[in-house]
Amino acid sequence: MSIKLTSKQRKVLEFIYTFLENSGFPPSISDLKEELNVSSNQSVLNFLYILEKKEYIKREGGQARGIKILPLGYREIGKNPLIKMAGISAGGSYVESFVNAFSFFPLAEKVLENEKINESKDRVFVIQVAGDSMINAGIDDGDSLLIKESKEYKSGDIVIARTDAGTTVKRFIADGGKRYLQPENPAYEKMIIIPGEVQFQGKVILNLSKINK
Amino acid sequence: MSIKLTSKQRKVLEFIYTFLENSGFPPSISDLKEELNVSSNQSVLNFLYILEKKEYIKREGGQARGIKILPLGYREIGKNPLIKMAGISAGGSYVESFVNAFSFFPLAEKVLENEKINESKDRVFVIQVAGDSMINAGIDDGDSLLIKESKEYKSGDIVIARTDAGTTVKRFIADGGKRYLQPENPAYEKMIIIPGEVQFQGKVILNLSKINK
DNA sequence: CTTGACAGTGTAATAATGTTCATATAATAT
DNA sequence: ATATTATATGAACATTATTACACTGTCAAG
Repeated sequence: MSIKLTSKQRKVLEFIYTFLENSGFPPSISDLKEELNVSSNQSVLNFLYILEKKEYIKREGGQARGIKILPLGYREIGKNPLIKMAGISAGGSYVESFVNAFSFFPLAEKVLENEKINESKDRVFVIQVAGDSMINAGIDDGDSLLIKESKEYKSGDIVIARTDAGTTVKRFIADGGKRYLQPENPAYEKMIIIPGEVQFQGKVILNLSKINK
Repeated sequence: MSIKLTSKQRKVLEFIYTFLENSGFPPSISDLKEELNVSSNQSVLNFLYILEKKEYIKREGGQARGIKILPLGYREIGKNPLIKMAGISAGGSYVESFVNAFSFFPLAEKVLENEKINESKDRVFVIQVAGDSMINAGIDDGDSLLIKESKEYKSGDIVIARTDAGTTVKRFIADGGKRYLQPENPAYEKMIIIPGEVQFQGKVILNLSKINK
């Protein structure tokens, strides 16, 4: 048996990778069956058997979704192993998607100097926004924001705030004794901050989506 | 509801991470049940429900092992998202374990200068050895080796070779027209290289396990 | 002293997932 | 020509995993 992959076998490997990237866990036999447009489990098992024998993947028998991509597998399809990425809703719903740090770090590097970020000292991360509650601040649905954790938050800062209702990006307003989370879209209402019930995760220092355009 | 975690809740989160690290896929309810020493699925579901509500994880309902750790979750337990690591058998069996690149790169950094490795140009990676076929070359069971991909392999190089029988670490010997993979343990026999049936993955440039001692 | 959050038990139903066996066809290599 | 490899099909079966429901107990805060 050749140790090289046929194009179909590679396609299977690539799908496992893609599924893993999108889901955070490997595909089941059924997932693969559907993707490959075959009607029998055995067809899928054949491919998995071959991929395992050739050391592109490793299966954990009997366990649901028990597939790992091995280093050889990652190399074969020219991908890096996965790390995931933060995503939050500007509208207030939950953290949804992920970050691929490999795609993130190269991007950030160019930018870190300008923003005077000390990589080893400052904690920065990227989130992806879902929702339109900040459109008037130039933050659209799907934008990626570079976030920095901070010790103090000043009135006017655009912040990532975590509340019982979810994590959200809003402008922080301190008006005398009152503190608000203020959307930048007239269709949304501001939220009064109840002490102890809101945690600031960091402040927005850059809209990466706007930079890349 | 507070958005902080109790120690037990954190323990669950940590186990999900650990499981993911060891397996490459998330734990099932049963896996968690066993770990937490509870006898009811509902106990586990309670924890998952809370962790999801607090945005440390996200569940994909109805799907086996449908758990993702969210960025907040990683931060809570002070871990990085996972990437995995190569491991191979010196005795000839398959690639088994993984590399955590976060633990690998800091280690390698100290070493790369000495070895004159050009990080952006050279492809290097780490493997973990299983087996004793190279003990007389100072490579023991469990050692981590720094490997570099190369264009040419000279007789005498200790190489990572992939064959139909598996991936293995051996000394490469070219003796006239004959080519061998030579173990460094009299208990093992040398292997004749059949052209086209062996791929060199790289050569051993350092035994990291010996350096750290 | 009641409410709510937290932690737990147990059973049963249902859905999702993986394994095995028995066959088949076309392409490729020897 | 013949054997092997790669790609399929389909059904039966076994196992793993998730969900739902009904209850119990502890503990801290108001």
